[in-house]
Amino acid sequence: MGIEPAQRLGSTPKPESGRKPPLERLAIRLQSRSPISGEERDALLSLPHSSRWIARGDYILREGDRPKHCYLLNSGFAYSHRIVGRGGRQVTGVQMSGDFLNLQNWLLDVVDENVRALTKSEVALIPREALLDLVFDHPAIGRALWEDTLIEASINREWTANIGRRDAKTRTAHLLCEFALRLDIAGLGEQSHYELPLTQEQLADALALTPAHLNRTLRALAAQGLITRTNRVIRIGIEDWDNLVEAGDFSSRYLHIEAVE
Amino acid sequence: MGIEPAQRLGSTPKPESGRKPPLERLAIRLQSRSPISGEERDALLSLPHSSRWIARGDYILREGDRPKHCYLLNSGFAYSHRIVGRGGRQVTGVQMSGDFLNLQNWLLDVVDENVRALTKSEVALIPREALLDLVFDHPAIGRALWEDTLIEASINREWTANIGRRDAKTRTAHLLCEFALRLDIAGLGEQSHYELPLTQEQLADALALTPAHLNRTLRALAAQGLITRTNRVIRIGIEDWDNLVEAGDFSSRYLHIEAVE
DNA sequence: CGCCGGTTTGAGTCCATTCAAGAGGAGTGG
DNA sequence: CCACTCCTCTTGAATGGACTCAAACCGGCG
Repeated sequence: MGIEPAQRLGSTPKPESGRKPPLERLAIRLQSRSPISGEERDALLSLPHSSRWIARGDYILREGDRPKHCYLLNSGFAYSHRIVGRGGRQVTGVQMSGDFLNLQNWLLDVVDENVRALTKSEVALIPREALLDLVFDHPAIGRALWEDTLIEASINREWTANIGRRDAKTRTAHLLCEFALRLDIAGLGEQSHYELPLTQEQLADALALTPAHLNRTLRALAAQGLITRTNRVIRIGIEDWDNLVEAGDFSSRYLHIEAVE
Repeated sequence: MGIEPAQRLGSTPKPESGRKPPLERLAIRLQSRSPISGEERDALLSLPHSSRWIARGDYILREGDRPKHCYLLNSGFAYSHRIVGRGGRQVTGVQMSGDFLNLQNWLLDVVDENVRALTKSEVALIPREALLDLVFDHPAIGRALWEDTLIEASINREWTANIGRRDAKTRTAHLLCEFALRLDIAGLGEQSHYELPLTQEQLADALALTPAHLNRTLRALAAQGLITRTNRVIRIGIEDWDNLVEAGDFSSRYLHIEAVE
C-alpha cells in the first residue's frame, strides 16, 4: 500500500513547463505511455485547428452545448463541474495542459458539464471529424486517446470514493497527493512542491466541502506538519510524503502510472 | 429541466429480458445507438469466448488483478466498488446484462476496483487481444464501444455530483430515477416498476449513506407518496414520476439517451 | 490609499452517523 | 410441515462532523 517516496517520479526527465505549440504537449503525453511512430506523430501534429485564448474564470463549454470541435487545453488549467438544483456546484475534474476538455464530444453530441478556465488558458479547437479520421487512420493514436479516457474515468471513480467514504482531512490529503503526482507527471510542478491553481472555494467544490471547513482542514494538515502553505503553493517535505500518503489513504494505483522505459 | 413522462421510453419496443446467447445482448445494445453492418455484427458475435457462472456475492474481479480477458456480463447484475482505509466501501457502478465489467482492461493492465455479482450471473470471458483486433478491424464497433465508455464516465461524474452535493433524500430519489431509466432502456424492467437487485446495505454504499439512514430515507420517500416498495420492488406511479424527478433534481441528460430511430 | 476577491475565524445548528437491539422473512434441515 | 438460523430490514437515542451565517482580516493591485 502507498507508493514509494519521491525518486520514482522525480527522476523522470520531464518536458519543460510553459507554453508549447498547440498539439505538441498532447503528442508528448500520448507518446509517454505507448509508442507512436513518427508518421503518426506527424499526422497528429498536422491536425487542423484554431487557437483561442480564454481569460481566467471564463466558460469554455457549457452543459447542453453541441460543439463542432474538440477542445484541447494547450496551456493553463481548467475545471469541469456540474450544477445541482439548490445552487450547489460539484467540480468533477481538473484539466491541465495537454488534456482534452471534451474528448467525449468526439462521439457524443451534447456536452454534459460546464468547463471553465482556472487560469488564463489557450485552447486548440479541433474539428470533430478531423479527430475521427485521425483515430481511424492511426490506430495507435486512437488507442492512446482511448487509454486516456479510461484513466480519466478511473480518476473520476476515485473521486466518488474519496468524497463518499473519506472524512474531510483524509479526503483533502488524498487530493493533494493526486495533484502532486499528476502535476509532476505532466511536468507542471514537483511532487514535493507545486502551485495549486484553485481557490479554496473551488477546491472545496472539488472535495464536496464548504470553503470554511476546507480552510480549517488545510490548516489542520499544516498544523500536523504534513504540508506547508504559502499562498497557493503547497509544499510537501520529502520526509513528509509518506505521512501525507498515509493520512490521505492514498495509493497511486488508480492513476495507472505506467513505468516509462 | 427534467424529462418528459413515460411515453418516450415506454413506447420503445424492447428486447425481452431473460437469458440470451453470450454476445447477443451486447450486439443489441451497441446497435441501438449507432448502426452496425451485418458483417460487423457477425464479427462481434463470433468473438472467441468462454462462459462462466458466478454465484451471488462472489468476486468476479479484484483490484490489482491483471486479467487476460475482458469480462462481459451476459445475465444478472454486478457492482464495482472500492475499499477505503478505515474499512468503508464505495460502490462506483452497477452493471447489468450486456455491460462490460472491465472494458478498461482491454487497454489497461491492472484492475482498479473490485467487481462482485449482485445476483447469480453469467459472464463471458473474451481474450483481450481478440477484442483489440475486432475494434481495429471494425471501426463502427470500436466507436460504439468507446461511446459506451464515455457514457459510463458521464454517469460516474453524475454520481460524484450526486454524492457530493445533494442531501440524502434528493440523492436517493436521483439514483432511483437513474435505475428506472437504465433498466427500462436495457429491457430489464419498467420505468414505473422494477426490481432493485441491491440490498439496502449495498444501495447505501452506492449513495454514500449508512444503511440506517438510507432506510429512513426510503421510508420518507414512500411516505411522501413518491414510490411504493414491496420487498425490493420499486413502483413509481405514472403520475408520480414527475414528482420523483423533481425531488431527485434529476435530468436524464447525463445518460446520453439518443432518440433511436 | 482604498478597493476587492480571497482567506480566516467564531458560535450555533443540523443532518447523518454510531451503536445497539428488535422484527421480519426466506431458506434449510429435521 | 415446523423449527431454526441467518440475513436483511427497521427503529431508537445519543453523538458528532460538517454546515450555516457572519464578520473580520489580509494582500495584491489599480
